[in-house]
Amino acid sequence: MRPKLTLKQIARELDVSISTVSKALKDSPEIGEDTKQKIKAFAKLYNYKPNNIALSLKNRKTKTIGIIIPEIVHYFFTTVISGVEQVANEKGYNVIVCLSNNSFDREVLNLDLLANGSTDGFILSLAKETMQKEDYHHLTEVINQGMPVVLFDRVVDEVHCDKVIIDDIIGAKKAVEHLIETGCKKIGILTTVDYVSVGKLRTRGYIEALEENDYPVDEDLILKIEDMENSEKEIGEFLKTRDVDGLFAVNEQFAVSAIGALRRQGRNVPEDVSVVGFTDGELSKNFIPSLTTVSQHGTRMGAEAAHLLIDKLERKPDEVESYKTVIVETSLVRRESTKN
Amino acid sequence: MRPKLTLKQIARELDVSISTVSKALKDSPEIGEDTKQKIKAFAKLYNYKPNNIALSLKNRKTKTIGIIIPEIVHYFFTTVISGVEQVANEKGYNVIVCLSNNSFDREVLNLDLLANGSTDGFILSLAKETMQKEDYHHLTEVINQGMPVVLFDRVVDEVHCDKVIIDDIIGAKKAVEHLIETGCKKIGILTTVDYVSVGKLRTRGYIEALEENDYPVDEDLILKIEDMENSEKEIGEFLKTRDVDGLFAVNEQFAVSAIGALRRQGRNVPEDVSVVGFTDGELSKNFIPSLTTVSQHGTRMGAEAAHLLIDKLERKPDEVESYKTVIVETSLVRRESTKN
DNA sequence: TTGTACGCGTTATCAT
DNA sequence: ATGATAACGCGTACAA
Repeated sequence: MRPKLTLKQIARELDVSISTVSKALKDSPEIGEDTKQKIKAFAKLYNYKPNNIALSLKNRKTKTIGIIIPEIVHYFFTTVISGVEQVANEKGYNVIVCLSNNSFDREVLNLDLLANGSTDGFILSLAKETMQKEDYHHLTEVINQGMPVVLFDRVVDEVHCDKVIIDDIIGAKKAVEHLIETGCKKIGILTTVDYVSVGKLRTRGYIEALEENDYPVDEDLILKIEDMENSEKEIGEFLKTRDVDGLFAVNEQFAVSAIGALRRQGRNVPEDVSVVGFTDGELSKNFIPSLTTVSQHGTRMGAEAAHLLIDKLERKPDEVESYKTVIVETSLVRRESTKN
Repeated sequence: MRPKLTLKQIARELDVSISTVSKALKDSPEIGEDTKQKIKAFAKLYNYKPNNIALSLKNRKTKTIGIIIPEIVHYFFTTVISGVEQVANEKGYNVIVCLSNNSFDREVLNLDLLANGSTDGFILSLAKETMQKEDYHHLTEVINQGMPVVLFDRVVDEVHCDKVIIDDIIGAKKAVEHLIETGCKKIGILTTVDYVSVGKLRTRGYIEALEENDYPVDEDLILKIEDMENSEKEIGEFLKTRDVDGLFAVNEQFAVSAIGALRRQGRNVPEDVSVVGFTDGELSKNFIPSLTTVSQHGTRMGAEAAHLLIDKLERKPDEVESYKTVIVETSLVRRESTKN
């Protein structure tokens, strides 16, 4: 076992000073050609690589980006990570991923941890619990210390920073309009409780689309699901007594649960009921029937977030402070779960 | 904007020396009670947190674990990450995730990068390209420098380190035996080309199960898929001319593709053909029919890997070197895609 | 009880 | 052309 090589060791080995080695490796003109060659050869031979930690300490930047997300076993978030990673790598940044598990405490913990020197900035989607508590002091604090933060997907007005969101309302409208265009008359929605901002917005889009098309808004066709664990059962119960011919689900999970329930009740998709989901994941693509969905373009969101963050990081601190909100467009992907 | 607080600033502010502050904050008995209180109060007020980078440099350890995986948009890998993260956090470790995108170069790049001070050790699953090239010098080098590495899932004998794998052969046998028990007579397999070790092993399990039950092994019922992009088409073609009543797919994707193809050909699952998959993901659970699969317990694998790594990290370097291979048991999850 | 000095690995500035 | 020194932020052995 041969431990990592440092400048000091090279210097001792070659009987020169540390700074000579440093300069030689950086091809400084100050150093004589012959010693330069000698040092370079030695370094290459023993595969010298500068220590990132020492560089970070010296430069006061780490060239790494911290991502904190509520959960990782979730298609959408993985696509976002993937997008961030791509851009980050291009620009020479590293990515640290931490999970909040939707817990406020873990979000604070991870943020604090990474904020103490480990990262130059954050890309973050709020934990569910954080949004319930409406406590964002950990974020404002980090921002106050001069670390750039980019919020995505689950964002909140109270935190002043760059944001990347999708046009939830417009996306939802696209979905519902598609149902209307393909002939649905009674359109229901499977959504989440209102404190989940995306649920709320998508519900708003649903209502707006109905209103704009002179469809009545029937509260009885709106199911707000609190408990993800029991969503399947709840959806089954709901559908049993609802005579809908169109259904908009605010996520993939709800959509497939609905299709399963409908089928068990002898109703066919899309013949009897058309279903549109939100989030375009593996499930949507491979389900039978494959799901018509509003695609969120997570990769693009991640890429946007990374760009925003890196822009901030590489801008001089004295430049004017301003926060952008980038809206990534959704698009409707038509598949088999709706007619036509 | 108030920049991060350092010991130096506290010292200056309170007109004491840096080390006094340091000691006071660590509750050292050397420091007088009153100054200690004063310093602590100040630190708490302005929310002092020590800089991790400086600590890493000093202690020559980072308390972070690097995970390098081939892709993140993949249910299995996310469960592994989740498992690693849980254990790591319990033990006070951080997790950095990097992606190789199945590229050898990116794997080497990320490994080198993280190896230079950013992490104390690695948990890694080999990129497909790396296994094709059979070039593992980057790993052996890192190991030689004294950094512990734990390989999981896609492992290889050539690299000497701890490993976490599943009993692919036994898992595959469980799947095939289940098909046999439920009355299947002609059992096919949808697998990958042999250089993907898991594909190879699962194929072996399939063959062993058949042989042990005195079923003939018919090469014509074995489909080795190279190109994941076109797997759907390939599987359709294959099934068109194969009169099987049981099918073992080495992953979720192949399983659902097969079911889709069968259905299009007018064959029902499980009435005409029973299908068993491998890897228990969202798709398996939610598909209709839901998939009988061999569950890989990714979370447990991640947890095991993290334990192995942290054990190595916290052991004294002079202790005997030995490498363990932990085999995480698979289990068959019976659902609707097989009979009974 | 408090402060000084040193080292972690690196680079930049200033001497020689 | 080469080397010594300081600094990044922290902890600690040792000196005062």
